[in-house]
This record gives sequence, structure tokens and C-alpha cells, in this order.
Amino acid sequence: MAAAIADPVRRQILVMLRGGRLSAGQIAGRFPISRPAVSRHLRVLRQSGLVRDELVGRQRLYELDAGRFTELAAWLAPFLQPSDWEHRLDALETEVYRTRRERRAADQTKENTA
Amino acid sequence: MAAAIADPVRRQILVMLRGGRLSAGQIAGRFPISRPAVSRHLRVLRQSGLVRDELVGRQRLYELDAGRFTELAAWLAPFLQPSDWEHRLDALETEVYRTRRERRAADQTKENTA
DNA sequence: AGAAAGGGTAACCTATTGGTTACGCGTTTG
DNA sequence: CAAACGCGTAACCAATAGGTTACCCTTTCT
Repeated sequence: MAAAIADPVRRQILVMLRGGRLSAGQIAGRFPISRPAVSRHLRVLRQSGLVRDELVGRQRLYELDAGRFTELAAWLAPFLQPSDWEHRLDALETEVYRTRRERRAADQTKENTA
Repeated sequence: MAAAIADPVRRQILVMLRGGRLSAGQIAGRFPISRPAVSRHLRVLRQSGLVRDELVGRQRLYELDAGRFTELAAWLAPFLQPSDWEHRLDALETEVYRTRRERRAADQTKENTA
């Protein structure tokens, strides 16, 4: 799976898919290489599990599979320093951190009820 | 740099180095492949910047270079879901999170003083 | 039904990679 | 100072990866 992100074209594809689902043709159209070449990159990504595909009519739509990225992050995490995590925390302060506290509070309530 | 972690031997080496500095010979000794083969993997890791080396007498000691892992994490982060970060937060609750809050408090104090 | 569109697979070629053995060079040791 | 140690590099070889063109299947349009 780590080998899947080794190739620059495949990394590009992953970044593109962050913007939403794309068909094979749309993806291939954005690269200077031939369509079959892109098709094989897509196969590698599929087999690595980083990407999922669905057939819709005569086209095949691709989208990210978030689960696998979590595995990558899990492997990477032990190499990171605490300060790295702090930066992430800063970035997500308003997003995650608050909702997290809110759910905490909710859980507290439940515990008291139970 | 992403290509550096594509190879399983190199990933193994990185994991080994998490335990501290190791000489080239110590690293090579833990693999079934020949020493020159390992030596070239080490060169790839060196050139990728994930690893630093220092010559000590007639041996060459290797250690992780944390900075590059941060870059990897930065690339990976946009692919992760908020829930992933929450898990990390749980794992680091006592480590980072508390000291973070403590420093926050300290900064607050400074602001009031200034 | 036939033509066109979307897209994967096969066969093929070249460049890269990862392994091996042979070798060279600086550092330690007897 | 010579022998031994630690380790990188060079030359070579087989396997893999990534590109290309040619081909085939399925779905849509007329």
C-alpha cells in the first residue's frame, strides 16, 4: 500500500480525487501520458485499497477510500514528534476539538443517567 | 521522498531506527540480504532526507531525521477524516494535550502582563 | 442494428530497481 | 607497519515498473 503512493502520477490522482468523484476519462485527460497508462495506475490504486470504483453506465467513477489512509497515518504516527501533533491540533481547533468536547459532555450526561 | 518508504526493507530500517542510532553493520546484520544491498538502501534513505548519518571512527551511525516525516504527515493530513485525528488525540491525551493547555495558560499570563 | 464512446487488458519495449560478488579506502589493533 | 575491521562503490544481472500501440467488451445514441 505504501508502494502505491510512491509514484508521482498516482499521488496526483489521489489529490485530484480529493475534489470528489471522477471518471477514468476525466482523470486520464489531465495527464500527458496515454489513457491505458493511467488505467493501470488506477488499477494499482484500486488494489492498494486507497481508491474505490463504481460502474455507472459506461463509465467508471473513482473515489477515495478514507479507511486506508488511516492505516498509513497509523504507520507514520510513531515517527512524528509531539510538536507535529500540536500543529494539527491548531489547524483543527474549531473543527474537531469543539465537537469533541461537546460529545464528551454528552457522554458525561449519559453516564450520570445510567 | 515518498518513494523511499515504498520498499519494505527501507521501512523496516526506519522502524529499527526508532529505537535509537544504529551503525550500518548493525542494521545489515538484521537482514538476510547482503551488506552492500543494505548499504544502498541506506543511501536511498539518506538522499531522501529521512535519515541522517555521522561517521564515528570506522563506523557510520544512522538516525532518523524527524523533519522529513513531518512533511510526509503534512501531505497525508488532507486525506484523513476528523475522526482519525480524534484517535490520535486520545492516544496523546496525557502527553501533549495537557502540556499544551499548560503553555496556553502561561501565554495568557504573559499577555496580561504585557 | 450499427456506429461511437468509455475504459479495461494484452503484448511489447525500455528504464529502474534490488540483488550479488569483487574491490577500494580509511580506521583501529596487535 | 601490517593485518583486520567497517562500510561504501562499481560492475553486472534478473525482475519489476511504467510507457506505448493494438484490441475487445459494454453501454449509449441515431
